[in-house]
Amino acid sequence: MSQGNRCVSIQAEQARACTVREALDRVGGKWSIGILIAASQGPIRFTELERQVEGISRRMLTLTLRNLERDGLLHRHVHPTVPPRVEYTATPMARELYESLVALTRWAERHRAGISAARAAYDREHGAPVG
Amino acid sequence: MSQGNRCVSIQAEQARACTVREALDRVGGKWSIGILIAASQGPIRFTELERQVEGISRRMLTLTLRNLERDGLLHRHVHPTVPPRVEYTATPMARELYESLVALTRWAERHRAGISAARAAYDREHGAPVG
DNA sequence: CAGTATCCTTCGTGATACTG
DNA sequence: CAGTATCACGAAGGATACTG
Repeated sequence: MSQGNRCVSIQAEQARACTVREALDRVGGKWSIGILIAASQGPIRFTELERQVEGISRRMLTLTLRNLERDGLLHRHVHPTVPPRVEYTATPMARELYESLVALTRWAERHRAGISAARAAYDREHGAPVG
Repeated sequence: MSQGNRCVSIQAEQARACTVREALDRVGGKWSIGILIAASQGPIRFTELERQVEGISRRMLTLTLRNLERDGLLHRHVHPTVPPRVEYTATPMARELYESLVALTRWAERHRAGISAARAAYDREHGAPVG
């Protein structure tokens, strides 16, 4: 949810880094991905999200929803009923993003073990956390 | 650089979200991508990184390097000379990650305009920042 | 139901001085 | 050169009471 990546006055290769950051800044928050995935299955209501995205607080759900809506990744539809009924849906842009995230997912799956091993090795050689 | 995504006790679809987060947590920091890309070109020294990754402080460079090394994304080679000479190289695992990030990059390029438009529209309808 | 408003804590980051 | 140590600050995130 951080801003401030304006991508100015950097040379060649770091420009690419900046473009990647642009994309990551849209999903870098602690809850964005979970919400996006839940909303990609079809329209979903506020309270349903609160249940499906485990551990999220009401405040963070609202904030993250607003940001995703602002970036055009979620569409918010308010039914004028009482009690209110609000449904969130992933936009086509968000669905494309999700496709792109699959590549990342596969990377994580491939290297889950390797990373754990690397961490364990590192923590053994240097000071382990709490030790 | 945040931890705390243990991926436990969540149902079906949110498990996928968690896997994505696993990957993103490795590159979610403000500087990780820039460093990774610089180090993917070949061995690079501390001071060179400090120059190439614009705006980074000495402290954050050290911290980010340590984390990337710990996760097995960077290899650190110390030449036993005086003055010291330390070179960082992206591991094969990191190179694969970079490939995966290209999908994200293309998404960002495709939708850069769309996102700006969405933001402008949102800020116009609701309260714009400073207004 | 779908949020706001408020308060509080922790984390990430920056600036800078010091060192093997 | 390649770091470490300290201090400080703002933003991200959490808990929860209140409301149209």
